[in-house]
Amino acid sequence: MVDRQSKKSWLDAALEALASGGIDRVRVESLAKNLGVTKGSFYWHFKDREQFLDELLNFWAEQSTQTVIANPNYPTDSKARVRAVADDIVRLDLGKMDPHIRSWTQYDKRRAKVVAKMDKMRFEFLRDLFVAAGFSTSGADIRAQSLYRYALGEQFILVKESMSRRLQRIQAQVDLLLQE
Amino acid sequence: MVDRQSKKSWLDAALEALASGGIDRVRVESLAKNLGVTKGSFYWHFKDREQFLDELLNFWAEQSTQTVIANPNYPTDSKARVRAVADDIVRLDLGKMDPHIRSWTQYDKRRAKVVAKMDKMRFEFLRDLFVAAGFSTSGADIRAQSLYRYALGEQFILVKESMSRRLQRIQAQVDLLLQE
DNA sequence: GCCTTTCCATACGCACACGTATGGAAGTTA
DNA sequence: TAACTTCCATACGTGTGCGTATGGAAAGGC
Repeated sequence: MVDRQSKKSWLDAALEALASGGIDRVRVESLAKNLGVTKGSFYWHFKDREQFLDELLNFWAEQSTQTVIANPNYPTDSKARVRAVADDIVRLDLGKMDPHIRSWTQYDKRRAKVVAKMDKMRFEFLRDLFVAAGFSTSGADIRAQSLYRYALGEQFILVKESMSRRLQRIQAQVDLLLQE
Repeated sequence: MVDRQSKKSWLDAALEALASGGIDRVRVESLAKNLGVTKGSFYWHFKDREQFLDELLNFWAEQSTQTVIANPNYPTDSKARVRAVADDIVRLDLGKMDPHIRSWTQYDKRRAKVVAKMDKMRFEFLRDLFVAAGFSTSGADIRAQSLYRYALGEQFILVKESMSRRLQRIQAQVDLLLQE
């Protein structure tokens, strides 16, 4: 009980560090300083940094899954639902952690599998939206892949635009995907 | 006759290291080992690692620019040219370095500007293709942004597919963008 | 009130990597 | 050939970050 809480506080701190500067800023002693403890605590809760990073990745995956898919109140109209999801992707900055996660895990086959699983889940979520919108399996597939790549790419573009413009863009993209 | 190193040989080695494992593997002593020299050479050619990394980023930007835009023999038909470029993006793995570059520079405002400039150049290159294909300024704009995000996202997807499938996908995306 | 468990502090050893100081080899110029 | 430049090796100091060993405080069970 107390155990879990403390573990979680380390993982929360790690996610924050990850978001702010990539995996390279996830350092034991640095996190300890932020938490106001020493690394004595860390090595009581975790075996070593490697195992901690494994838990961090799973922690991110779980949180991510909750956030993306478990959103309750989307429109009932299937096409409007696609638009609402696309809107959320940009506005809620879903995937803001993705650049850091991906740059980190890309060189690590074992960890890449976790991310690949996330890709698969998110894709299937999007694909089902398009299926519900009346597209064939292959048509929904293509469109979901396109939208997912668009959303991923959006996070990596370093030419930053206003939120309204970004929303406008992804809606234009959705318009393209929903027509025909 | 000992191998004399040039700035370029260091930068080449650095690019290779960057591609294989991200900026974290671009280490002075590690590169020296690969080159068969000691870091005495490094610190003769470069002031320090920071300045070296600056040069590396510019080096990448120049090479990248050459590769993407200076390709001579694309089809004359404007729509076929869009398809040929899209094909090259996937097949030549243009942007395979991008994940590493972006994960590295995202936390560094000064360096992010270099990447933002690349984004701008590439986008304008794509936009001009769509303009040439007969789209309005805003229509070409939307389509180029979509295609560029798609191409970027493609590099980060960790669910790997066969080359033929990837080519098929981006062509389907181009079909969407070229219609109407 | 004692003892065990839980949790963290302190202190240390170690490895890696940056940067510097200095000497020296190989080639170049005078 | 002597002086000079170019390029690199060697050796060292330093900082940082991982992991471990050990002691101790706090909390709850007996």
